[in-house]
Amino acid sequence: MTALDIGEVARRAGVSVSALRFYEEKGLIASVGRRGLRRQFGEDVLERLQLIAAGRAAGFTLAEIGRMFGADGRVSVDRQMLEEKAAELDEVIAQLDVLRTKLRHAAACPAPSHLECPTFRRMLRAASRGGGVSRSPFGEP
Amino acid sequence: MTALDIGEVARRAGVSVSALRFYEEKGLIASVGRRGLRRQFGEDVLERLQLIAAGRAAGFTLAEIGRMFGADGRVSVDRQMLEEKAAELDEVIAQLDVLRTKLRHAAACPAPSHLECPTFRRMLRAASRGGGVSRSPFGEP
DNA sequence: GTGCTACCTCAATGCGAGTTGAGGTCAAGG
DNA sequence: CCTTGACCTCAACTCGCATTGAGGTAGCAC
Repeated sequence: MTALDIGEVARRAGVSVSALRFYEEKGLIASVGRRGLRRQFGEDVLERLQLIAAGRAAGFTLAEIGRMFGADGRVSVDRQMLEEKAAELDEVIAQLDVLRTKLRHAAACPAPSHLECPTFRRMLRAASRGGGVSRSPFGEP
Repeated sequence: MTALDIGEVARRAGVSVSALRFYEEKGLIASVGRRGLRRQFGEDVLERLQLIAAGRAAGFTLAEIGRMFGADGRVSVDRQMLEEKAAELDEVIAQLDVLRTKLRHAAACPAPSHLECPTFRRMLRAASRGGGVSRSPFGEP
């Protein structure tokens, strides 16, 4: 397995070196060892970083993301918990899908001002009721 | 025009009183004056707060949202900006779908490591077809 | 062996988005 | 009159997520 220096991982994943060390410290990723002082990462860390980015963009905290999968690549043994997380993810995805649709509507809306557009107004009402996506769907830390 | 106490605005908008003061300080909302010490808000602030909530749900920062309101208080949401956010959501949703697939599989699969499981690999490929995302799906770091 | 560069640790700092707490003001009601 | 409750200011604090800086090291190129 090709081992990657932290800088290489950073470059390939579009994540800063300091963020990678931070993620390792938090147990979200793991190096496969050291070469001298230098951490060496397996290529699989790149996929993991994509998942972390996705989770973050969806409003999950790093702690929550960390609870979905351990740093070692093996997911927790608690299958029921995993299924629960997946179900929560279903909900988040559905919410984001709705939001996306509405954004796209608003972007395409021909009304001179968004506030005059019924679609836009509906979206505002929905956003302020549902509370929004960034409200964490997971339990507290 | 009916003037609202901050507590009333908070109750009606589902936003905390402290957040309202914070938003005022940041120039995202404005009171119409004071009655004694008390800020008085016009009812139009409620619409404004809906807009703020929607923006937050879509991943805009308060500063970005502030920039959407012109200096005169006029709302000018850039349609291109909305389309860009929608496109970002496309990517986020696709990646979350991958994450969900991973979790669900891990919950169901008896294989010791899911990298060894051909079923899983097939699912992953199907879920992530269309190209990988290597950067943060949201804007500038 | 000297330099260069990319790495290392650890502590401090910054930012976004608020919340909390101390101490104060006002209007209404008992 | 006195209390209660809703508001006020201002500063400090929290939390998540990193970045920055100081001081140190490994390995390669010359």
